[in-house]
Amino acid sequence: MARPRIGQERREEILAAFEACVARKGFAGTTLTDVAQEAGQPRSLVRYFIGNRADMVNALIDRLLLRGEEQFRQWPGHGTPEDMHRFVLDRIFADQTTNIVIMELWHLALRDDALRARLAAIYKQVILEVAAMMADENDPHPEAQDRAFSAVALAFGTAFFRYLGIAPASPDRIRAISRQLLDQHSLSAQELET
Amino acid sequence: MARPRIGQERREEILAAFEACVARKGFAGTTLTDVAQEAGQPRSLVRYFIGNRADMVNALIDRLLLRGEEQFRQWPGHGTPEDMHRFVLDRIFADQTTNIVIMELWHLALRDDALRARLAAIYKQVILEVAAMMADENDPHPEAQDRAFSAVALAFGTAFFRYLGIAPASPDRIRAISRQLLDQHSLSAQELET
DNA sequence: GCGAATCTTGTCAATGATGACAATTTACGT
DNA sequence: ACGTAAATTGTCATCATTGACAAGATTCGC
Repeated sequence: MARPRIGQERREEILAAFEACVARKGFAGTTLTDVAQEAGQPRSLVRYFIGNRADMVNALIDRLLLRGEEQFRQWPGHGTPEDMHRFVLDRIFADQTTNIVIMELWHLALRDDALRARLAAIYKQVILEVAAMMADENDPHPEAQDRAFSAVALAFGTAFFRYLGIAPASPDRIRAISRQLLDQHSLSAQELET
Repeated sequence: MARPRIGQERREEILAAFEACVARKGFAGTTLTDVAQEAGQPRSLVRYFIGNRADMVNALIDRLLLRGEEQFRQWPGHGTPEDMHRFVLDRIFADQTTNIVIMELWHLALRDDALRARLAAIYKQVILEVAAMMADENDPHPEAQDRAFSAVALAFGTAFFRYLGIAPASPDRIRAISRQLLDQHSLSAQELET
C-alpha cells in the first residue's frame, strides 16, 4: 500500500454537506458545486470520492433511510400509551430540519418506485410497532393495527400542518385525541354499531 | 384593432399541458420544451403567450390554488357527520393525479413563503368549515376546532400513506374513527381528566 | 387591397451543470 | 530515498435549458 485511504471519512463529510444543502435548497436545487462549497472542497474532489451525481443522491438516500430504520431499532418495545404517543409525536416528527429532508425524500419517492417501497416499509414498521405495543398493553385485538395506523397518520398530518403554520388551538387536546386512538376500549362500542 | 386575440385560450391550453407535465415529472423536472411538446406547439409560442418560466410557474400555481379555493366554496355548508367525513375523505383527498400535483405544491411551498401562506389559508378554511359544521350539529364548543383539525390531519395523513401503498386493514374502521373525531361528545370525558 | 395588431417560425448567444481527464502532489511501506 | 497508491488541482468539451429577437405570416377593420 501507499498513502492511506481517507475516502470513507471524506464521503461522510460530503454527504453531511449534501444533506445540509438538501435541507436548504432541496435535491433538485443543489448542484455538485453547492455541495463542494458547503464541504469546503473543490468540486473535483467531491466527484472523486463520491462518484457522479446519481451516486451522490443514492448515497444520501441510503444514509437517510438507514438512519430512519436505525431510529426504530431503538424503539422502547413496550410502554404505556403515554410513552407510545410521546415517542411518535415528539421523537419521530419533532425536528423541523429533519422534517424538511423527509419531505424531500417523499418528493423523490413520488417518482421512484424503489424508494417509495422502502419508505413504505419504514412507516409500516412504525405502525406495526405501535400496534404491537397496544397489544402488549391489553389483549391482542384485530383492530389495534388500524388504530395504530390512525395515530401515526394523525401525527404525520399534524407534522405537515405544523410546517404550514397550522397548529391546533390546544396541542394538549390533540395529544388527548391521539391517546384515545391508542386506547383499545374507547372505540369498540361505536365501532360495532357500524 | 386587427387580428383577434386568442391569447387567453392559448394560455389555458398551455397551463393544462404544464399541469399534465407537472403531474408526470414535477415542477423542477418539466422544461419549456416539455410543455410545448405536450401542448403541441413550438416552444417559442409558449414563451410568447405565457412569458418566461417563472411566469408560467406562477400562473399554474394561481390556477391550482384558485381551483382549490373554488372547491371549498361548493362546500355543503352543513350536514350530518356522515356527510362531513365523506366530503373530507372522498372528495378532497380522492383523485390520485390531483394528489400528486398537490404534493408538488407542498414541495414548492417548502421554500416559498407566499405559497405556504396561501396553502395554509386553504387548509385552515377547511378546518374551520368542518368545525362550523360540527357546531351547527350540536351546541358550539371550543374544542370543535381541534377535533376538526384532527379529522383533517388524519385524512391528510391517510391520503399520503395511501400513496405509499399503506392502507389500513379496514378502511371502514378509519371512517369510524374519523366519525368519532367529528362527534362532539365522545371525547369530553377523557379530555377533562388531562 | 391595405395597414396594423397579432400570431408564428426559426435561430442565436449566454448560462450553468455535468462528466472526463491530464498533471501534480502527498504519504506511506520498504 | 524510492516506488506506489492515493489524493488533489485545474481545465476542458458537452449538453440542456433558458431568454432574446429578427423575419415572416395571418387575420381583422376599413
